[in-house]
Amino acid sequence: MRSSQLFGKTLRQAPGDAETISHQLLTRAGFIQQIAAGIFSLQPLGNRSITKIRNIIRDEMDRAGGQEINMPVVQPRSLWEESGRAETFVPPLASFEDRRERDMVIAPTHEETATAMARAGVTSYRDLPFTIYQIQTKFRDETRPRGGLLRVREFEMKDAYSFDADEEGMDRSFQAMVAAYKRIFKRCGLEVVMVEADSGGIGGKDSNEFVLLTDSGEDTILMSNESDYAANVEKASFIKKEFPIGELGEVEEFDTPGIKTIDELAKAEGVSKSKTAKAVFYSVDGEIVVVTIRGDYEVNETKLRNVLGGSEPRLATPEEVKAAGLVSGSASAVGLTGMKSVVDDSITMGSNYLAGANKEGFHLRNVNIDRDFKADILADIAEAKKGYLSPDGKGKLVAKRGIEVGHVFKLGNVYSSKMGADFTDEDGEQNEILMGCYGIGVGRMLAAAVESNHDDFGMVLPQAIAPYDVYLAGLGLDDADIAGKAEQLYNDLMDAGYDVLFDDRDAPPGVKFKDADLLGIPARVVISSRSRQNGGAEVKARTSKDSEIVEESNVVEAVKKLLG
RNA sequence: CGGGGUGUGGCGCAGCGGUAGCGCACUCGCUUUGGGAGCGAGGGGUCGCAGGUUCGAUCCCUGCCACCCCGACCA
Repeated sequence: MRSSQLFGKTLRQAPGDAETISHQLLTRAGFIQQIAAGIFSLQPLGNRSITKIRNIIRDEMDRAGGQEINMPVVQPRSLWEESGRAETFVPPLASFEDRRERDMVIAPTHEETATAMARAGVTSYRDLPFTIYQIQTKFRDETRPRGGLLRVREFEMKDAYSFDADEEGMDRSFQAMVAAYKRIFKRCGLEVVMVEADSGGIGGKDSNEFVLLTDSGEDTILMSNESDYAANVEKASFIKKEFPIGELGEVEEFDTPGIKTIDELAKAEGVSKSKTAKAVFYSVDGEIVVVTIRGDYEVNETKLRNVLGGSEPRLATPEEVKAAGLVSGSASAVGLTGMKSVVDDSITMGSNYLAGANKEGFHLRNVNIDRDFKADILADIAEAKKGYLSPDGKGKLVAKRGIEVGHVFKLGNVYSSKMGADFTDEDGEQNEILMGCYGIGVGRMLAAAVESNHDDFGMVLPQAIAPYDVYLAGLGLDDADIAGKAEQLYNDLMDAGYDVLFDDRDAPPGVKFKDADLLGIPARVVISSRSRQNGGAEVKARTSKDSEIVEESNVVEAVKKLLG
């Protein structure tokens, strides 16, 4: 491609509303153009990068035995009523009425459609297993798109769905996808780690996220410093401190004027926060739930949601707390009736806690679970933090930031049971198909790649996803001699199989160098009268400061050495 | 959805009760050619939209819309 013919101009300054570095650079470099909040067009350069990513994904999906299909973006709402997600997926699900007044949705993901496909196409265990995938547009009406391509409303996703007859098969299909994902990210030149994750609105038991670690990421990842344990903070567990359980003391009330917080209470009594039982009140489906956790830990609301069966907990407002007859600052589960009690298992790892007396200005000593208050649900609902012990017993947790670029789920029968996707097994019995689903955000991958690969001058793209391999800058092309040599190099490099962007514009050298850097093309070749005086052309990697002079006939060889 | 901010040529910004300006970009000419060139001459904007106040509104008032950021939520 010749720069003189390339559509899209580079910008010296990024639009004022682009704050994220990838948003700024992708816009300045002419990769993307914003149309509305969270809605973007890809210009030629951006589209080339995306195409390269897409091709790598497709290649690896096929290699892992996936079969490419295509499912509709617009679907009847009834399909979503079958799965129950018409109600639960509400905020991101965009819908409209067609001219016959039928309710339609714009697909934010395709579990329902994929299940419908399997339901129609599978009758026997002989039809299983198989994995289908597509690379296609999704629309999610996010309440808050942000960061350029990082969180958008319309986006391209590779989504795959596996169908198996039994657990072992499902695990095998899952592992095949995990392996494919690892190859995909590696081939794209991205350092992506797999972490345990919460499955959120998709459902199912196990799920893993693929996260590109970068400080600008919006997810927090906790990793062991001694093992390969890694999990999203939403999911991460840890080994809680245990204290010997002595003889249970008598509950006694004592005066605590003005004490409202666990910190104040522990300080006033001269004990560690782990000797206190903290009560937190949540509003869940209109009911107040009391959550008790040891004072040295915090509640993880995602874990809480999961133990509550998926209902969304929200911290109760002061008014709700008051209306329930609770005394904030001196509250506990002791003596409370008529409300659900959730207790973190840390409470069982100690005894004789200080807790609220449910009376203004008073607390209790020697409060113990079971004897003094009950737990309707006893589970791990504590938030892991850096410095805590890794759950595998090896090392401590460290915190990192990352961008989720892929997510894999073991769905099991979540969709097949609701939607009646069955098959007949060897014994003639009807069974539900076991599913997995696997997503990669294609555009987000590009944005994430830029977030983690840039410098003060622009993007530094891995070759696999750069729009071009080589930036060929001809300087002083009004000299027919130079122009001829530049054309020659252009052709030689293309003949060698490289994607070449030939900067043939009538522009000063500085402009060409700046653009080469901004675009992040991995190799740069310069041909000019000066380079020729020095013995040929200059070859330079985007990542290096220095260039190398090579004879014109050796340029392809030198580029090969640089890029492979 | 709560809080905050911003809307003025393609991009970045200034301006201000009297119908708009700067830098970059763009067009033409000449000169230039190793890190976003110089000089000269040009083109391009119903100042987000709608009402209101005023002799007169880009500017003041009201409403709306859009976009960005923080939070809530979310692959």
